[in-house]
Amino acid sequence: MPFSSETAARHAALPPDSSDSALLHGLNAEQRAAVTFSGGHTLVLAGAGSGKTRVLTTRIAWLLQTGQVSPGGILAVTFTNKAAREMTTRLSAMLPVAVRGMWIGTFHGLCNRMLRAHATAVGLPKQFQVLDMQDQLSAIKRLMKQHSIDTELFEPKKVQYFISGCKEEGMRPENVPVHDAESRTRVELYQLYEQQCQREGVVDFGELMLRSYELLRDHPAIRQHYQQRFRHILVDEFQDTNRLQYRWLQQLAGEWDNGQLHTHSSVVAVGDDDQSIYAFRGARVGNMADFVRDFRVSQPIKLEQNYRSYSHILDCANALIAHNRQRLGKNLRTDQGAGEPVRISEAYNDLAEADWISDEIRQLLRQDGFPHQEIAILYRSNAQSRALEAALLRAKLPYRVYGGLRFFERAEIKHALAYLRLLENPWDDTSFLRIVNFPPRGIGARTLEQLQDAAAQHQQSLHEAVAHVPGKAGEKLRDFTQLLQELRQHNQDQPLRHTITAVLETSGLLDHYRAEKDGVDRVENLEELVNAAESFIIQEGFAADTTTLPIDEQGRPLTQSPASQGLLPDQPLEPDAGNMLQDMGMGYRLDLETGETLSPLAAFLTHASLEAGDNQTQAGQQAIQLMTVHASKGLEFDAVFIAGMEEGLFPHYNALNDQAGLEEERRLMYVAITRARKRLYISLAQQRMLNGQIQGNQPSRFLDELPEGSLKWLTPRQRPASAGGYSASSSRSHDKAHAPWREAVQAPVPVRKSQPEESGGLRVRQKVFHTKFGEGVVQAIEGAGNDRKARIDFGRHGSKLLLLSVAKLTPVD
DNA sequence: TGGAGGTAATTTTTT
DNA sequence: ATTACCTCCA
Repeated sequence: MPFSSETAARHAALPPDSSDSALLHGLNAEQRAAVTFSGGHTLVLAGAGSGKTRVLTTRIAWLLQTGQVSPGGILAVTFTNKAAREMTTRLSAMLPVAVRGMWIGTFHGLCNRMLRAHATAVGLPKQFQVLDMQDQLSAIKRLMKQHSIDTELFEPKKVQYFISGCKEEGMRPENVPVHDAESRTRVELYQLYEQQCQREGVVDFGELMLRSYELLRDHPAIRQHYQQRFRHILVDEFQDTNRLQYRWLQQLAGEWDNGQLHTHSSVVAVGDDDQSIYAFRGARVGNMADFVRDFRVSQPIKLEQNYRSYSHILDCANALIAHNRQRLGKNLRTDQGAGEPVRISEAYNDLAEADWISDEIRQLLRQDGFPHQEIAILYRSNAQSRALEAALLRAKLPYRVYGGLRFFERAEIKHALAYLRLLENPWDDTSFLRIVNFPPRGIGARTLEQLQDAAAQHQQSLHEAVAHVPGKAGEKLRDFTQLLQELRQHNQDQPLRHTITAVLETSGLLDHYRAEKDGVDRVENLEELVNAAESFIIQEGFAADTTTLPIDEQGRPLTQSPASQGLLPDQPLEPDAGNMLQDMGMGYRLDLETGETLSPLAAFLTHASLEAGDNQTQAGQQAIQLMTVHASKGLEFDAVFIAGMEEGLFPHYNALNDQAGLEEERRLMYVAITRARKRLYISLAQQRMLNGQIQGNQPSRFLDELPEGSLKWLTPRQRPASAGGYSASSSRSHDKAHAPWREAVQAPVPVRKSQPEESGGLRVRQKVFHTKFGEGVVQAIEGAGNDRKARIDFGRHGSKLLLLSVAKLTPVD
């Protein structure tokens, strides 16, 4: 009955005259084109600072406002929870009505949601749990141990990487090509791992994606249900999608026949190939070109107007990125003035560099009145933060470093979660092993070996196998399972807050940390866990438990199987508070097929895996922001410092060899530059401490790719490395006398010169030939006299430290 | 069982 | 320089 009004609704609300909507005010022509695009699919090439998020959210609001789609017909995919949250927040600020029924989330979050709804169809238990990377690794280690696989030959980390890689390529074990004994073992491991996960009722991140893809691929009815439901699909950061994610989108977009897409839906992919910096973890920029071809995009929309930076900064970005060959092509422009030129400073070493930065920051704060949190220091690798932090500390400047452990990754939190998981799912052996002896209860390695043997022998989970362990050891194990059993029983249908509190107390976790001398923080974190659970419950609408009836995504009773449902009719949206809260949820509550609701605990545990929490809550607002360039993507600051502009650091050694790697480094630099609104500073050091060794570095080639007219060198400019044979000594001694590093408080650095010219014919980055290892590239030279060594990367043979007085090396070229 | 001491590795990272 | 991880011993 309710389904017939749908067509009427869509015809009634005609795409109106685009000019009269308040939503479109203040948008430029390109943005407007992207927002109001209709008729098929398009790719939006959104340059840095071009208002991408605004376009995405405005488009959704526009589609809804003009009645082209009901909330249930929207699917918006992002990569990070942060981005998804931002989209949701902005959208609800834009729309007078609640955003109920829309699917906005990360790829993995949405896959999770889909798998929950079709748990039976994909062969997963309803309360399946999600492994994060830590869990996955320990599961793999356990598996390898059980099968006595040499962890020297097969490093667990690499096995993990291999398995994740396979899944990202959409390959099950049977699809992975086998060449030799080694690859066969790896595939067998993959297979065993899958069996183990299935047995334990857990899935890893890759599995969420892959299984969700297979669900769509193998179940036409379900696939078509979603195809009909999601009339408008929007994808953020499209340049970061991997192969599997692309195929997942293809399944949702419509039916494919001979490479031809048949669909009524519209896909808008938004991305920037120049900001593709995640190839190393499987991102395929090529998906952009594929999208244009497969989805018949006639004319990608380019957002080239930048609203962020002054033009000197933008000129640098444009000039730099123009050196890349693999580009779709795009040039940012701005209406803002030229601004200050980009300042570049070369220091004697990393400590002097850090001091220079903190001096400049002091000026920015005092003279220019920049707020602390509007100043960022970006670097290529985390190791660089040490010297910077030390300098800021000395200068008494408050700072905040991004990228430490996140809340749900902290050991004490993982321990507490492991208890909770075992309440929900006793077969979860990873969690079992994590806490069986934590806090210590006298269950040692010996006992656990016995237990694991028994489990293997009886084909049982650890908690079942406890029954087979004899003697005192067995009793201790049974005490442990007894403890869990009691917790489980006493907390049946209790509010989550109670359950967690009970677990923390009864398990002895709290007591354990209370007794520890440095346990205060951990106790606080555990208490915070209770709060986190509480706000999750409210957010997801578990608190206002209005219904346990099977309902669909829009809150209506579910009377038909999903397959038979079409797009649901528009429904007046009541903007009451209770619904608003539910609207924000990720739909943890129901199984579409059975109508069963997921327990709040199981939902919370999934949430904990899927969203590891903020990188850091501390430090307040008044702090300088320190982070890697990768972490800075998507952010912007009034003033940005890019530290360590040296060959080998930025671009990084490991990328110097191949063109693709170098281009990714260049894109990384492009991202760094485009973070800055008003001021940009770039610094480099002639020497720096790296891995406990002092290393000499040359200025980065990227410096030569910036336009002179937009730069202001604060220290004498070195002759470009590419011009060959630069005179190190003259400019360096000069530099020494003028650079502001002089007051650096530091032990005099024993300058072991490792200049290219003086290394017995060997230089960093030089190609050499070794009789045994073949061709390699010199990465670093260290030591002196007979002890002189070179670290050389031999590619397939790995990186070796060779004694130059012994090694038979021939320079190549 | 747990602490001490030795060894090897150290780009970037979200879900 | 730092740190994670592992072996060995009390």
